[in-house]
Amino acid sequence: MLKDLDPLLHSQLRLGVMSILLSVESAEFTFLKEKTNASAGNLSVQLDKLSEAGYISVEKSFNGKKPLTTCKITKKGMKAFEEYVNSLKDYIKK
Amino acid sequence: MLKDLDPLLHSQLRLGVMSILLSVESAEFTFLKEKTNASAGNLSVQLDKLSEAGYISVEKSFNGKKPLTTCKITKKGMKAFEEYVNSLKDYIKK
DNA sequence: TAAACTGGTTTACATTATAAACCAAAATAT
DNA sequence: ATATTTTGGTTTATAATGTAAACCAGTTTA
Repeated sequence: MLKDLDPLLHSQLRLGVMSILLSVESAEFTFLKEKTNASAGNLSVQLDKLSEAGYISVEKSFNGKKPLTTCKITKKGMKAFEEYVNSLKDYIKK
Repeated sequence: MLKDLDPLLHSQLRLGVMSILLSVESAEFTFLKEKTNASAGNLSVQLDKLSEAGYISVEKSFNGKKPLTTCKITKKGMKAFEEYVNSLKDYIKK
């Protein structure tokens, strides 16, 4: 029987963000925006959701005088991602 | 840059249906319902969408006197599935 | 000092998913 | 015979989700 796919990760933008965060130490809002090609509004909303789920941590600081939002994946996020990929494999293996 | 994921396939239920249809000659509505654990209503709607996209063909006939809905994946559906999997790999590879 | 840009957030709307209600015919129970 | 339930779905209403547009505070540029 096919396993359920974590609905928080089964979203193109959120999955993209998680995928990027897995490959870097941390990423700034603008970097994620550029890489994912998302609008700022959409990215902001989806980062909140990932953050509330505890899949990423979001730190707000300042770069000189400009606001700076920095994101990192958490242990919980990594685990959820791995589980998602595992479940997904049942769907996409030929 | 991450590729877009075909929104028609990026849905748990529709992806599940396609996955199943890839592994069988054809499948009846009730079989798909059982395998995917979906409600009949939801399955009906999603089969329509896949059918309208030309990803599956749906044939309505009778099994004796009972209605019988039989689904098959199409060439177009197979190709779309392959492309989806390819795009997805960029997201889920470590 | 006004205009435009940066780095976002909030809010309203469109799309999507899902469940509940429904339907026709058939099988079963009364 | 005739209710009652079951089968095999479809239609419709609502809930959840995604996304874009509007907005905001502060900064730089003209």
